[in-house]
Amino acid sequence: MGKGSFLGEFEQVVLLAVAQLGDDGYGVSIRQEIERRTGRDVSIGAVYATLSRLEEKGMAASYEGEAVARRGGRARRHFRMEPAGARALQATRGMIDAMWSGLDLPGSADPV
Amino acid sequence: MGKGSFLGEFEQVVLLAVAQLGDDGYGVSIRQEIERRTGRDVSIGAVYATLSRLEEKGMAASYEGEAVARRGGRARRHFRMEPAGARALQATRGMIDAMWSGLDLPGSADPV
DNA sequence: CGTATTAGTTCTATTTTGTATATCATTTGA
DNA sequence: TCAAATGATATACAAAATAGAACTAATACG
Repeated sequence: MGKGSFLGEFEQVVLLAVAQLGDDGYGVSIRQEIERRTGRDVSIGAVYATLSRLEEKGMAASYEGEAVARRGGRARRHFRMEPAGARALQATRGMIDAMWSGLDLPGSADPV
Repeated sequence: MGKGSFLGEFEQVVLLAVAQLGDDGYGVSIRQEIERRTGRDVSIGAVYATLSRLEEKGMAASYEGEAVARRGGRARRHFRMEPAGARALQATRGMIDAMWSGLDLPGSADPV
């Protein structure tokens, strides 16, 4: 087995944000969700590039939303997670967990 | 805050193997540990390249071991994890956990 | 109207990570 | 002394991550 089914670090983060947002995920809200949860600030370009890659790989799908009646409220490109995405997230998590298993780092609260 | 303190997917895996192996980590054993724990087969070149990058960033350090009396038993280059590496591992894990928090994927056993 | 403003997306360019394979080095067994 | 074995480096390239500018589509407002 090569890498294949696993996700890169940022792919994981973006796809998790998509999953968390359900129907409310689109470029801007996805970026906000990541910043809110992790405190990490991400560029909007990075988010879209990653979303495209996830879509190419069949882990996410996008569909056009409708324009909202607000200044600048153009149609949004919404994203949802596909089954393959959910599988990849779990595979990635399991793989990392296997590497952590039994390790306790000095100063760490909860050894796995 | 940008990415800065977080680790890439494979960097994480390699550094965790280094941590797990303690004094017994060197190129070949690190590769084996990863394969054993994850079932994923990794090329030796990928392992060394990643170890070098981790060392450059101060997350791991290497030192020369002694040659062992066995055919081909040349001196090994051992690796150990540095404090910055431990911090990066925990930061990365915490960040991913924050993204998972509250999510339960269909067919998943244990929602976080 | 028409143009300034805003929300949202796409494009472009570059750096960093991830990866495989081939080559080099060192040691011992025959 | 050279073949075999273990270990490390070198080389080259592909994929992922990232920033920021440019572009698009919508409305507010004079």
